[in-house]
Amino acid sequence: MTEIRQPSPRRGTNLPRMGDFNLTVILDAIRRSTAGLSRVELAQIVGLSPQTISNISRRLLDQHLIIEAGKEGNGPGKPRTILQLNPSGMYAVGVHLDPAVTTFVVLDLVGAVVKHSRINTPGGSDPAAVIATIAGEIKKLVDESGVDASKIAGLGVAAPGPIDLEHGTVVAPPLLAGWDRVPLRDALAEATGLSTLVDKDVTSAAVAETWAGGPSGSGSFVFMYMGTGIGCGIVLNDELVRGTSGNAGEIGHIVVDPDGPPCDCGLRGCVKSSCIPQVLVAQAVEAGVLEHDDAGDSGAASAIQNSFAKLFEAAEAGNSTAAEIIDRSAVLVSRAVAVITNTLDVERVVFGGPFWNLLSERYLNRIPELLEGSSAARQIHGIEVVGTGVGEDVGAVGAACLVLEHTLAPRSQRLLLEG
Amino acid sequence: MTEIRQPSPRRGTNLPRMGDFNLTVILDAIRRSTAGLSRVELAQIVGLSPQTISNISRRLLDQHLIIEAGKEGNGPGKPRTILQLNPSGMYAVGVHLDPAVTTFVVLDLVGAVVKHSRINTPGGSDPAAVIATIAGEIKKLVDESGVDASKIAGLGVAAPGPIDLEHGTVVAPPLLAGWDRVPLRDALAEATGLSTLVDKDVTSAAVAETWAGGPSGSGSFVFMYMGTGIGCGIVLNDELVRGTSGNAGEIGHIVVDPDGPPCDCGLRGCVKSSCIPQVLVAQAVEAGVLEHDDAGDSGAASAIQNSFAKLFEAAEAGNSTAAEIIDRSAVLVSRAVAVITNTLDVERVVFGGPFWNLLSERYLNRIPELLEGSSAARQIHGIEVVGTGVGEDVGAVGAACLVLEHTLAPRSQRLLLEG
DNA sequence: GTAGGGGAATCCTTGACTGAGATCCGCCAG
DNA sequence: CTGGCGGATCTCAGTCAAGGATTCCCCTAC
Repeated sequence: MTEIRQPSPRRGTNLPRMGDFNLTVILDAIRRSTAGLSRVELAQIVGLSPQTISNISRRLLDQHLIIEAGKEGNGPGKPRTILQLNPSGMYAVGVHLDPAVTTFVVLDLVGAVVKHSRINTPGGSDPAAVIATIAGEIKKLVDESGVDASKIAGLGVAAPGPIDLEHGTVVAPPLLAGWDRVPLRDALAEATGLSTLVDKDVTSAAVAETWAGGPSGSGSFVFMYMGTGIGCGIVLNDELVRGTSGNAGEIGHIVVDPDGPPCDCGLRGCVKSSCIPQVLVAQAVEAGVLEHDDAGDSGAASAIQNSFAKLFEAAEAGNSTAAEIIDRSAVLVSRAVAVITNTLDVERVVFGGPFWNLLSERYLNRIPELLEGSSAARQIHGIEVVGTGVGEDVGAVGAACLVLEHTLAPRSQRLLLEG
Repeated sequence: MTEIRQPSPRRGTNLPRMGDFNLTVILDAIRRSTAGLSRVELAQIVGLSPQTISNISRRLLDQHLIIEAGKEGNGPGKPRTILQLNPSGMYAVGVHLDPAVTTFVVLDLVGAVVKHSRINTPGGSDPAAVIATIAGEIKKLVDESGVDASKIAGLGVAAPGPIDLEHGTVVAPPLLAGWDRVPLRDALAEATGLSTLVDKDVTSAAVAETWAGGPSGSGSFVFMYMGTGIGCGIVLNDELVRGTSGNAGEIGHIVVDPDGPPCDCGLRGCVKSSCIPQVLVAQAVEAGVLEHDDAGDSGAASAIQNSFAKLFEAAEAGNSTAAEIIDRSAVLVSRAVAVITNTLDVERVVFGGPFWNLLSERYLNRIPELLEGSSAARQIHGIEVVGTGVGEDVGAVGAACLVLEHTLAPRSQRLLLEG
């Protein structure tokens, strides 16, 4: 399709934008430091003058986003006052809308989970009812958490793709019948009264890493989301890559095994058809490692999870066939990762997602070496491979982080004037 | 390899940066308009006040980067004075260092070629001698072009990858013996006295598209460089993606044909082993479409080019086997493109490079449809597929555009304070 | 001549930068 | 134990520079 798209012109910037941006830069520096920073250290790090740091610090203190947390003086002279994030300065609500379970979290400013809950995603094909249920659960969660409602910056929703970022809709997700182009963002915003953001689950996970993942969440990296499917979130130079419509990170049809099983796309050995949990479980059943009990049927998410866990137990117990299936999947996944890292030349790959706990040990043993071997830039720099520190609620945590990121992260977009 | 990389902290911004940035924004808006813009139009487009536009216009006029080009008044009132780029306001020199030929261009501010020349890349394994030859050729070219030396902003060099952007070196290019980690940037800067930038050839081509490619060079797109190999340049939201070390765009080992020939990476049917010109020519020879004359031997670049052209002549003349080989390569290339566009969710794919002239008709007939079918976001937006307007010198033109882009493009990086 | 739009001069606001002063603490001598 | 000294941190005024708002002048069409 060759449609005409009028170029969205570059916008200028002005003083207030600059001030706001510098504020977020300083907040970001404090956030990324483990134990807080003094004003002098901040001046060195962000390159602004000490006075500017002082002024902005005051604004941040007034907004209760940071606090003065003691002093640190080892030498002579006035000790430095340490500035730290005030965890209770702001909160965000996150919802991970998954076909099987819907997870809710309330996050504080440092990215810690204040309260979380989980419900089975209501079935049926009536999105309006589901949205009402979700809104009710959010209200309940916020009430129980005891958080001051005025300090809640907003609501983030992580949904399975594809989505339409501009309109805040989910577009025909495979496992949610009747959800074609439901205006999820606007409906939830109205039902909860919170300003709402919708994004893809894998994108949200990557944002969780930048916000709550520590040092591995900075710079340029790819977040490999190991869930029911495999997707990735992309962060380049500390800024998220969402794509034109918010659908970046669709890697399910990268061919990783020329000898693999046929895929619905017409090729063979795609990621989607050769290394997602459902396929590995099926392989295990066929090889006789797992019973053909509840695993093979409709493929309910929890059943897959159970069978997948059993596969790893078998491998742990010494079943070499099970180990082989898993290790082979590591090889395949590493090939997909290599395609992405070679295309984008990132410095790090972060693994995470609901199934990562099971995979981590074996994958981290094998993938770094495999990746090194197929990296186009291996003569210039290595590629760090790590597992995320954010736990299994990464989808919902990431959803809440969408709000924090949108409100407080130093995005260069923030500098530009709006249309 | 899991190395520790200290996070490069976010920097703040200040007033002078802001002023410079707004200047580049305005210049960019004028550049992207086909027939120039008035101050009032500029104010609407970039969002700044008319007075700021006026002030910045004055600065640009003082620097002779823009000129007032007549008036336009159809209704009542004072007619608008049209501001246009002054082509002779700035120049840049570009060199495309290819294993076979080295191309030189002098570019003016609008991206038009003022003067160009071409030499066979000196053989032998003495980079110093080659660099001296190049520097001499640059000097000659600049002299002959009659351009005021003080108006030359710098020298851009497009080199085959991999490169080390930080050090400005080329790292072991496959076809340039003895060129391991040669400090190309510094050597040429010293030899010519010009401030010098080095980048990958495919990246340069993408920059050429943003600077001289018209409307198809804006927004987010992937530039598919069809040369001796196939690589891509990536532009997201009007900013180039270079990657950590400048090596983004290595897509040679994306598997596009599970039934394809084995590749040195251990898989089968990679881009590199199934759809580059050399492979298509070999297929044609095997199928009896082409003679096994000079094509099959050492694979000299010019020989490949000749044979490749003959293949297209045959197809044009009605040889169905030749047409099949070419059309099949379009299918394979479209698969690689689909992997990239699904990963990055861009709005456009731009094809170009030395072999594009031959490919364009058949590829443009087939690839849009193929891509549409395998696009993950096809329900949200289509993907524009176009050929570049920049001609066969795209490597050298892009190299020169590297300088213009670095000097004049509104990169958000420009706003941030330096370390 | 009048109306209406474009462009420039002037003043204002705001943000960061510069230099001087106040604050705080450890150290050392009496 | 106490008070002065020194060093580093932080803050207070003043300056600079950029964009914003208002006003005025100029130009053209009717």
